[in-house]
Amino acid sequence: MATKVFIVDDHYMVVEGIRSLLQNEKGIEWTGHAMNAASCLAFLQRQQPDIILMDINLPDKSGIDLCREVKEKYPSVFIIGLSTFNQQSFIQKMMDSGASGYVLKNATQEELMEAISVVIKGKIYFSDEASQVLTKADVNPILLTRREKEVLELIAEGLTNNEIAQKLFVSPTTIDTHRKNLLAKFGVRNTASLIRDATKLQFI
Amino acid sequence: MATKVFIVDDHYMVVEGIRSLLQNEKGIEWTGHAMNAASCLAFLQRQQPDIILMDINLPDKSGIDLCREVKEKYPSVFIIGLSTFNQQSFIQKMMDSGASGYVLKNATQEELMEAISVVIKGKIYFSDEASQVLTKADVNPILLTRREKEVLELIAEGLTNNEIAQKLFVSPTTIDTHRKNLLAKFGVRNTASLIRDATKLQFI
DNA sequence: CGGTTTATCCTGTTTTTAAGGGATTGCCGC
DNA sequence: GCGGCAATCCCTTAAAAACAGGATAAACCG
Repeated sequence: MATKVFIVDDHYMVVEGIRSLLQNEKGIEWTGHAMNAASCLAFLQRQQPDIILMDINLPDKSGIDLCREVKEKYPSVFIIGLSTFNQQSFIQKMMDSGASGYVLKNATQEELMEAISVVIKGKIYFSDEASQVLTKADVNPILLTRREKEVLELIAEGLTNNEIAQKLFVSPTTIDTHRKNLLAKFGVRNTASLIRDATKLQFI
Repeated sequence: MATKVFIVDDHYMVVEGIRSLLQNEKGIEWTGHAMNAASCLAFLQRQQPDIILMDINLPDKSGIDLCREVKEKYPSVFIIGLSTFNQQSFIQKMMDSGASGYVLKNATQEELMEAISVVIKGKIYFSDEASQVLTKADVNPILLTRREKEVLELIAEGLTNNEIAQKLFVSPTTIDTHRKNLLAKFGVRNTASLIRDATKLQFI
């Protein structure tokens, strides 16, 4: 029985590229594509593919959220993340949300086919580059607590410690401590480079 | 005579997508593709296509730089920018570097064909979305002076006013004024949101 | 030429952060 | 039950940045 594959990606050229890569494969049945999260969910109500290739950047919702939602409603559908970015936190979040694999958009036909065949067996697949990124990331991961992330975002919004404290119903000194810890975790000296690094590492 | 088209993009799936979109078009001759700037330049030494579809994000060099270089050496080759981002400054820089058009990767086959046929005549083509972005950007452009950009980058590096002043051989109060002007131009209250907005708008 | 922009510099005051030092509570896993 | 971590809170001092309201010389441009 052929493996039913569905694509969610807002870039027409990528959809065409994948279709062209898969069209001559015998074990693959192309069931269609969606350009956004909403039409993906609508499609799933009618029929479920075996595998969804899912972009991380969608116009209406992040692929990470869509991934979680799909896995909740249809646990038997396997999801392979698809992205141009080989960014540690993205890959990690995608896997945390229930994805079974991750492939970069510069993958070859062979890699894509291998990913599909591995994932359909219930195993996990990483593209070489993605796993390189992950292992590199493990050497020096910046792990923030929920509260720290919250504070970090409010700092980026331009709020002062006092304003953040009011918003979160805590003392300004608490925010000061969180700030202190954020600077330490990122290994920077001040807010400017904190925000810059946090942005580059996709925390904001 | 068929229009010779060449692609520069490091994402295999996108290359495949474009190839598949163009392969049945009679007026188009696919002359090949490159995954990076270096092999693009190597190809051009042997033969010149009529049109290059060029990604903005390449592994070894930015598409903007490659665009400039190609136009210097081979002025008769038309270049169409290709990107997932519809980011004002990217589009602007690409056009400033000699590109004749700009197409987003979610373009349809029709759009792509229209872009090629318009550009080959020596005219300029913008995809609908790209031109929307440009006109929107014109309403509220943030124009920084050379000095302001310089200071902005040093702020993002985490330097204090005094350190920046030393580095640029000016008074700390001068840096303070530049900072004041940067905050005003971005319409923000402090460094944190300055860096955040500057990053989002690709100034850093 | 004359206006505009750019870059430079100044004197203040007030607010906000950074950097040190601690302390307490509650929760989780071993 | 104990160690570790997360989250909370406090103090002090010095540095840095924001805010206000200026001025001047040079370069750029129509």
